[in-house]
Amino acid sequence: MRASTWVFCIHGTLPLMDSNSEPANSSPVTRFAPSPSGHLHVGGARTALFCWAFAKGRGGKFVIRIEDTDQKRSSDAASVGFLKDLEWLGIRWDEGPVFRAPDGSSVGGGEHGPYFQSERLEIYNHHIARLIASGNAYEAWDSQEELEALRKEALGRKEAFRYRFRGEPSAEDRARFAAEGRVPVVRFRAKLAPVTIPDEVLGYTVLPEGEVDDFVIRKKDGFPTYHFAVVVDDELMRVTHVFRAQEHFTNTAKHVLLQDALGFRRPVYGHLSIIKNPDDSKMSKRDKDKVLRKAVKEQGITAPPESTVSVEEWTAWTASDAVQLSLEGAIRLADALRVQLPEINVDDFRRSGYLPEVICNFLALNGWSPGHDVEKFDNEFLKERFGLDRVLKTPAKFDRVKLLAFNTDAMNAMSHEEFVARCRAHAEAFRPEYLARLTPEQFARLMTATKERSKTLDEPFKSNAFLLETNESLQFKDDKAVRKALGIGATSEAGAKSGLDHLRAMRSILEQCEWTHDALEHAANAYATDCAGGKIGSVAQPLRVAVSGTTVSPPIWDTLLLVGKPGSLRRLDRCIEWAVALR
RNA sequence: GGCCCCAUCGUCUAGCCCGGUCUAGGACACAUCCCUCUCACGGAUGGGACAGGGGUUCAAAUCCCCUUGGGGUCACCA
Repeated sequence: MRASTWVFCIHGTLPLMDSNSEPANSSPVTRFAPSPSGHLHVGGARTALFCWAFAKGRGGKFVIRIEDTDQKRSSDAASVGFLKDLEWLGIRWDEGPVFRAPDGSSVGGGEHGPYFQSERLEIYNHHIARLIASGNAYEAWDSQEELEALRKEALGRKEAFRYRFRGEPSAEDRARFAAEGRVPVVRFRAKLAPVTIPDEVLGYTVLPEGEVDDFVIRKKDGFPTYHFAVVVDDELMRVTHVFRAQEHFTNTAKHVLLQDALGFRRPVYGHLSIIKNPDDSKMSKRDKDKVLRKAVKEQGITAPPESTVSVEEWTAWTASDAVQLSLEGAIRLADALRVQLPEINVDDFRRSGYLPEVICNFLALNGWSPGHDVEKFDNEFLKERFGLDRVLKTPAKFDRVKLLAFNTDAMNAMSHEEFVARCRAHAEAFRPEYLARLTPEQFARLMTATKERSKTLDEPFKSNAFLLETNESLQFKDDKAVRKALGIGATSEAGAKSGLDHLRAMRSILEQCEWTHDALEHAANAYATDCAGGKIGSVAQPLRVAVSGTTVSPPIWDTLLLVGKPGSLRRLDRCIEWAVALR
């Protein structure tokens, strides 16, 4: 009878609804079940990695399911953008949304779909009907206001609010609800008994009787709540092991109760600790906004800087802390404000030039370790060794400095060919301007000049922005180090040549010099021996300032080759001019 | 606040389950030195932790209890 009030109806019996028709399978099935998102958070990445490693190391399957039962959250095309991040990390799924990988192969699919919960409503309704029929669930008509009042009352008694069955509505009530256009939710009638939360990481713990209330399993809009959908889908998708964030630990009691009422099997649970920021706060997407808000405040900025974000976006953003800037806008604003956005999502780290294998390695080390002081390993190793018995219960702080060190080691271990290939791929994706500006010879030179000092794939580009400047647009940085190199403002010892003097002298030497690494080095060394007391540094540094604008660049001979002879001479002239005007 | 979970160098962690082999090991970071045309890389050396208090025991980082601190949860979010 109440079925008539349902928003969604059952159309026959789906084969998927038979859950116990298959013999127990010994190989495990794990799943990663995020809500829709365009970006994969590092915490989520670690959960996915562990799920993947556990299943794949035991001949099982790894499933991805999209938990999009909240209609308020957008579910546009970008909703599964995070899939590309998973694929990039080397985490591939056996079942789930279909995804075309860059290499042309296809990931996903499977016979237990659909893998979007929003497409599974009739399945959920079928099982909700079973629960109602067996007396394990009921419709509840309370309005938000009524619930709020109840909650306040409980708060007044200093108690946590627990919803309990409030009796069948009378005929008059029912008529009034209908007149008001009220739509009921469905609540689960929680068994009044202690509930054991099974957890292979934290250990089994008993929740006292009454802790679990009659929670909602179907919302007013006809969508199931997370608790209900997750239990049904884990059963139907044959999930044997559930590894998820620790915030779900207490929720597990609800899931266990639901499984019992539904006659479902119980997967093995393992709750993973959260990953925190160095300052102990929870790592979140908001962290980027926080950095920007702080910078805006500190710099006293009251209007959006040119070509960063629109006035509308700016106004909305400054008006409320709850509003977050678009990723693109945030990046442009950070550039304008000269602040570094913290990397939070997997694609942030990708953009910064981190290696996917290093991210996986490092992520795995946050909350798990293979023991025996081993800490460098790949996903194959993880797959072989990963087990719940060595998962840590304590939350880890995400240490970007150590991540960088790991990345540096991996970069150093690369062959030159691999380094070039991966840097090129990185540039194609994130630094196209370098590819456009540099000739193949220059690019090759940049690679040899930067390989041993690069900590990330982005470093050859990020650290050498002077290559993008024209000979006329290059700005010389006026700071202490530059002044020291050129001898500006310093009282030099009697007879000693300043950096500027060396620059003038080198100008004519370089003009005569063959533009090769060896010839340049010989010419400069000869000059340094004669005129700089053999100190090549006092010649190289002024040259570096002249061609790169700062005191930091790749080895000076490589830098000169990179800039080229005409360019170098022109930059020298401009630098001399600039320095003379400064003193 | 109720309920639940957790606790080793600054950080990630090994050791803890099965007490002695731990004057607690590794890695990152830090400090000093070496290398050096800048920045890096690299090499050497060094400081640095069992949250506190009670037990149990011949013996406790390891087992038990309390305190303190941290986290999670208490939604028609997931």
